[in-house]
Amino acid sequence: MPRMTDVRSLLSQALSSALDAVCPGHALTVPSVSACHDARYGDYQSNVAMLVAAAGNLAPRELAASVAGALRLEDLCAKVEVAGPGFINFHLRPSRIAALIAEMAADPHNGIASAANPRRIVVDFSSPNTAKAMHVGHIRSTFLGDALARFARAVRHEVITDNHVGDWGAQFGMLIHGYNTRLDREAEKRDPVAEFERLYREVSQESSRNEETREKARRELAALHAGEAESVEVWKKIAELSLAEFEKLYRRLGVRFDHCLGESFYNPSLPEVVAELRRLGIAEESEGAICVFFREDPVLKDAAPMMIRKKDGAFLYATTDLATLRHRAREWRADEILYVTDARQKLHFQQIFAAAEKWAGAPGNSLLASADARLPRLRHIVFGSVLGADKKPIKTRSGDPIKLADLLDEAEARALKIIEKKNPALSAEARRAAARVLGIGAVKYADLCQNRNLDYVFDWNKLLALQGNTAPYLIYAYVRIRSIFRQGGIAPLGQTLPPPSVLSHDAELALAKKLIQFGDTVHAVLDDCRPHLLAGYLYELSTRFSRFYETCPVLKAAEPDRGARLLLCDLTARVLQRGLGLLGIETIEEM
RNA sequence: GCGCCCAUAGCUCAACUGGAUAGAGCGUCGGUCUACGGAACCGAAGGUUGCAAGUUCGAGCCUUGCUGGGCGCACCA
Repeated sequence: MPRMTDVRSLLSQALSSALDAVCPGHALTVPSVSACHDARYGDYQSNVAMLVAAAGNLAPRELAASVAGALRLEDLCAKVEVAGPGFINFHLRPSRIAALIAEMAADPHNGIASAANPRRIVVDFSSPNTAKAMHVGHIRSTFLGDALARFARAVRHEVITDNHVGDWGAQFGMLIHGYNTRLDREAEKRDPVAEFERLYREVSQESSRNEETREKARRELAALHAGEAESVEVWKKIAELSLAEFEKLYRRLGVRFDHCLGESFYNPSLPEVVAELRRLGIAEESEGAICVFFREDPVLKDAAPMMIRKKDGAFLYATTDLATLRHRAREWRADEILYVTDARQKLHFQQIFAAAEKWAGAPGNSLLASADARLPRLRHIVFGSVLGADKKPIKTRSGDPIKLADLLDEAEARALKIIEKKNPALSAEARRAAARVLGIGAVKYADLCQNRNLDYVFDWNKLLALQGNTAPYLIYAYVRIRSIFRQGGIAPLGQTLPPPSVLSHDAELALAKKLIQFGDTVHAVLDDCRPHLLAGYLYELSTRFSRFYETCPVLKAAEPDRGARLLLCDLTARVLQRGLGLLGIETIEEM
């Protein structure tokens, strides 16, 4: 069901009734209308005539001409014409564009319409492992998940963000053993996670050579599983200190979670989940393990089954994910769940989703809150890897993953250097603030401006570049607008400005036409969870603003141009700020 | 072996999900040049969309087969 802005829905409705009149009985329900990619053709276009003509064996151009003739759009369009193989092109009246701009400026949502069917959406993202530092491998999930949550909230879905941290697993045997026998308290105080990594590395290396160490680690793991107080205490401490470190990074990134229910939270329910799946005939024993087979699935039947309990009785990733799904479906009543994890987990989630279908379909299941409840829509939001200049997954020179904290430090340091060179007049405090926003914004934007399912090459020079599709370019456009307002002594953003009575200059109209597509673009992002569509939009908006800025003086213009241009500037700034905000990127007033 | 993803200008990426003459940035060449912030703007050159068929009014996008690359496939997460 397509959502449309006022313009698009008006045109679509008009086309629909014209089509009914000209060609009764046609099968098309909602004529599609899209913005023209090329201004030569007009502002909006529709291909309905070609679709209906093809279905009814008619001549497309003739049908288009009679549909266009039956349209009553004189007040909205200056011109409607048939072109090419049968397109109907619409040219909006400048006066209507001005009216739409005024409307958008007065709208607290700036033209972002509410979702047609608001849902409760759980966004599962970031998910670092405790006792390990967050690194580049976490940035895409974190940025994407946070951005998608922001987009969903912007169209008034109810959003629950959940950080499914990896705080359980076999590695804790070694960690606890290491913690008890060789902890460096000073190091723990300085950088607890780094110390945990050291402990794990040492014990792990030693146990590959030393049977005794291996045995001690195994005993610690058993003690933890058995809930022995001493072991649990150490485990808790490791988790708490790790989460506190993560929280520092999230604060720095402006990322927020409603919940942080890690793997351990679901631990107590795993035996019960496995038992239920066996009872319902969904899981079965195979070679001593408990597995779910997908024999009826044309794709999954050839892959290995999904194991939910090992031969030794231990549970797995899949088990936890099923328990987690149950909690979200039954307790949270989620309508939809987004799993923002990398593409390598595709098969895993296919299996989880297929198992969930079976589970939800089984009478007496505990997955859903009630018999008439439906399984949430489950979507795996896949993304590619971050590559270094050598086109291999990015690493430090020593081969370790780059720590997120180091990455952000470097981003800010590089941004600061550029700002110092470009604008030495700025106060030290303003420079630091700008460096933070630009540095972190640049890293986020570089990630979010590209199609998520592709790998991308991480390149400092490109992401901090001042030209091209980058955060600095967009923020610069914003800063220039704010500077106009400072010069003119009209400081606050979003103040009440008189509606534009005229938009006559080409650059004004081009900018205005882009502005009124903002809400549509936000919805398009959510259709396929692709924030790069909005990034592309913001970049185009900025280039149109730059062109406008070159050719249309604002403060020096005479009325009524001055007022109209001020409003265009103000609305552009607000759309840039709001749009960047959806991507999790801040703006600054000076740079 | 089976499955998934990818291949677009020299490089890094787009292309509103089947629409019109495939667009940007970088790099190259050339313009604007006392500017409401030049961290900008304008222009030129650059393409058989990996190859080959097919589907239809119309294909970078859908189908099939190749080639080349990445990833995943039973006791890790």
